[in-house]
Amino acid sequence: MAVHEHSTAHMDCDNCPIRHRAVCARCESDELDALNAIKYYRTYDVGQTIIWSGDHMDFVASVVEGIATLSQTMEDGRTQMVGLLLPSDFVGRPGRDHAPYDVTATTQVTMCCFRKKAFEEMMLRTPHIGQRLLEMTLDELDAAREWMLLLGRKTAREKIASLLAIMARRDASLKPQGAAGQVVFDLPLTREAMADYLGLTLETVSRQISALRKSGVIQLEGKRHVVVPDIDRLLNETGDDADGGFFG
Amino acid sequence: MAVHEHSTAHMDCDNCPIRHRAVCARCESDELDALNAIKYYRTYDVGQTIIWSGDHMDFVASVVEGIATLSQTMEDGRTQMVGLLLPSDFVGRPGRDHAPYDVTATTQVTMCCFRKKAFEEMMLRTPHIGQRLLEMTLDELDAAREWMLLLGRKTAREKIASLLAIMARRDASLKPQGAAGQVVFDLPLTREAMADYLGLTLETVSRQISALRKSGVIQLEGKRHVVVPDIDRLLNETGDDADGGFFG
DNA sequence: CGCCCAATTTGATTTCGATCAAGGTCAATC
DNA sequence: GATTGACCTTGATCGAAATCAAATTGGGCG
Repeated sequence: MAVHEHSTAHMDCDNCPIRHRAVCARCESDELDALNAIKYYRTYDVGQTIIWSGDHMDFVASVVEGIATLSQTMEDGRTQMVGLLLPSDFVGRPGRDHAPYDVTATTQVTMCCFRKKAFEEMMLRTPHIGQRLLEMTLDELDAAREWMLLLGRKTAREKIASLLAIMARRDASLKPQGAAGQVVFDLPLTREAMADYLGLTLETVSRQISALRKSGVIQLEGKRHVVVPDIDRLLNETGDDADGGFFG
Repeated sequence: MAVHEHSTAHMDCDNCPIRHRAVCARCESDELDALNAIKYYRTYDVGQTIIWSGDHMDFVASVVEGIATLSQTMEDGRTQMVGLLLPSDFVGRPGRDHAPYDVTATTQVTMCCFRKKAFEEMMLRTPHIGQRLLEMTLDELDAAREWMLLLGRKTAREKIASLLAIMARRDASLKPQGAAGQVVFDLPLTREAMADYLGLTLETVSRQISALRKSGVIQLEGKRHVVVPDIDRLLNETGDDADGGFFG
């Protein structure tokens, strides 16, 4: 029975890293049952704010489907995106009860939520979960630092190319691509959201995308559908080390 | 005897968060002995590179004394600082064996190092350590995100004011200050290092510091010694929310 | 279908910070 | 006490991105 419950539970939350990777993977069904008992799902519409900065947060959550952003806004309205949440990413911090950032749904988003108190108790009993969370947090920190290099030192063109490369990489790992070196994907962000990601204005984003199109590095179909005929040409525009093994 | 050993060990590594906060605080001397058995100290001179990006790393470490920086450099030499390590900060990542960033000593630095393999085994046996590390990593992630807002959206003047406020805050928490609202400290960074922190050139850093001096927000004695006569005036220049409780 | 509105593109101009180029300061060393 | 060299300041100019201001596109809806 334990095995059967296990595989059922597996289906309904495929992307939840807490259960799926740290617990499920080891088939420890007691833990799984405990997690199932304290979790619930919520869905948010495009553009909906999931959490306001400063809000009391009594849950932690994991993105099951869709894309959400973390962002910070200054009094005068300047905003900077500081996190991009993709399926399997985790939000919320055990041991802190007010949200430090706005969390907004960029597409329709489904979250797998755990009541914070119960989750914290769970963590104490189950070292796997804490370890998995540490690993994920360290990955996020590495990503944040890469992002800092982009914000502080890259040109507008390099910023755009880097963002496109990130999107391309993500999608390339999901679906096998056609011709060698070709990658096709849809931008999940508006020009304004891209600007907030990159520390630019939306006009500059638009101009640089046009420039990359004109120089043949990318092709656009509509506003959001991107064809990258030769991924290496795009990578050459990012300013990053040429011989990265991302698409190798 | 256990008590005596405890307090001795306490003395020689006051700032090590792993032992001091996570283990020592609970007076669990078995754990303490185990940590003592796998640790060693190293000292680095001003300007010395502690770790090169890409190096094999067989240790993790904690800063005992001094200031070190994490930074990333692009092929053409553009450099962005991505971390500032102060006493009690941790470097290195369990489960990864190549360093992702350059680590450089900005002042003379003493590190308390633990052999990575032994440290990892220790973590498995001692949940406190992993929990403490998670907490520290989450704090670093928050700091990185604050820093992203600075890099992406603040003006040069706001960037300088923010950096000065960070330094002032750090020093104000160490020593009690004289007149109400007055803070005095020494800059531990060269103009170039400040520029790398802020995503500016050193000339812009110099000009903006001069501008803050001319407008009376700060006073300089020599190049590095800073007097902030009214901390609120400095905070008003940072662009951050006015009513932060840092110095309250 | 045609209207509407948000998203995007494009153009003209300005501005902030980068770049290039001298000087200045100060502590260490001969 | 002159010389050196690292660090810092200041000035002049340039240029990339911001800002201000219209168009244009295209999907959704009455």
